[in-house]
Amino acid sequence: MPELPDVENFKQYIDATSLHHKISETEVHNTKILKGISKARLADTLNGTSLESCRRHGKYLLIKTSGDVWLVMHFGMTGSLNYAKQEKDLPEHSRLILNFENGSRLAYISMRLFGRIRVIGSMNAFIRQNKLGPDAADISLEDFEKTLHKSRAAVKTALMDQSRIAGLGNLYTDEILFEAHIPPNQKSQSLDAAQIKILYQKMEYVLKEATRRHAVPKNMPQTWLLPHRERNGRCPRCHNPFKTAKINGRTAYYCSSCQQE
DNA sequence: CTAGATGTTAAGGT
DNA sequence: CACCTTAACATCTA
Repeated sequence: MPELPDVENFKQYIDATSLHHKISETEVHNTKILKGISKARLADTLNGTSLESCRRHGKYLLIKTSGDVWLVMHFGMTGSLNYAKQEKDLPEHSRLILNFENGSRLAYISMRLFGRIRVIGSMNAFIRQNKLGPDAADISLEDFEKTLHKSRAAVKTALMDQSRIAGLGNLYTDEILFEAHIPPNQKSQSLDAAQIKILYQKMEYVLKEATRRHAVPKNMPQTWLLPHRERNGRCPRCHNPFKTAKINGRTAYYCSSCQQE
């Protein structure tokens, strides 16, 4: 799941459910998800504090605690959150559970254990240290153009490079390029100003609409690529079968007739 | 049964 | 240095 629209939904979910409850107990069911902190230290850090506010940068969720540190979550390829008021059954693969004093709890779920949780002191330092570029939902057209023209790689590769632009992954770059009628393997540098502008506008549109639709690919408009992004899927515009290509180590889906240089 | 899956990181090569 | 490919991670599903 977790590209920018998914993580933005997680942010809204935390805001709606989990702020300002005192944490009574922190459970870690698999320490593989912890980065740079032990189970015991994490519990020490969180117990007795509460989550106060929540921000997102790229695919990272950063939650400020009353203990004046940030709890940082990354969701890997399969990750989500689940909040429940009562003693409900924990979802499969719950790896971190924050139990709140009021009886509710927040579970961090990571099936494949690719997600990571850490504690940091400063959000800006974290972004710097991890070399994250500006957030895709926040970058200016000028910076967008600059960063794409600096890259000699394919435009899909440049868009997915978290140090250039943070938040786009394999699925949404496919969608954005489809909407912009640009083939994924076109060189980023070769895009002219008009194409860059269209790409930028499509990026804004796709991210906003996908977030609004809760980041479920199958629930995106039927005119989009995503609901048809599967083997034997066909372009909703021209009905040609989608092509695939390995770009940046990932499978790109695109329409060779609608997306041409 | 096998291959591939929304992500990141490391290693090695051009 | 910029970029590419491959592999690894752990688990599930088509």
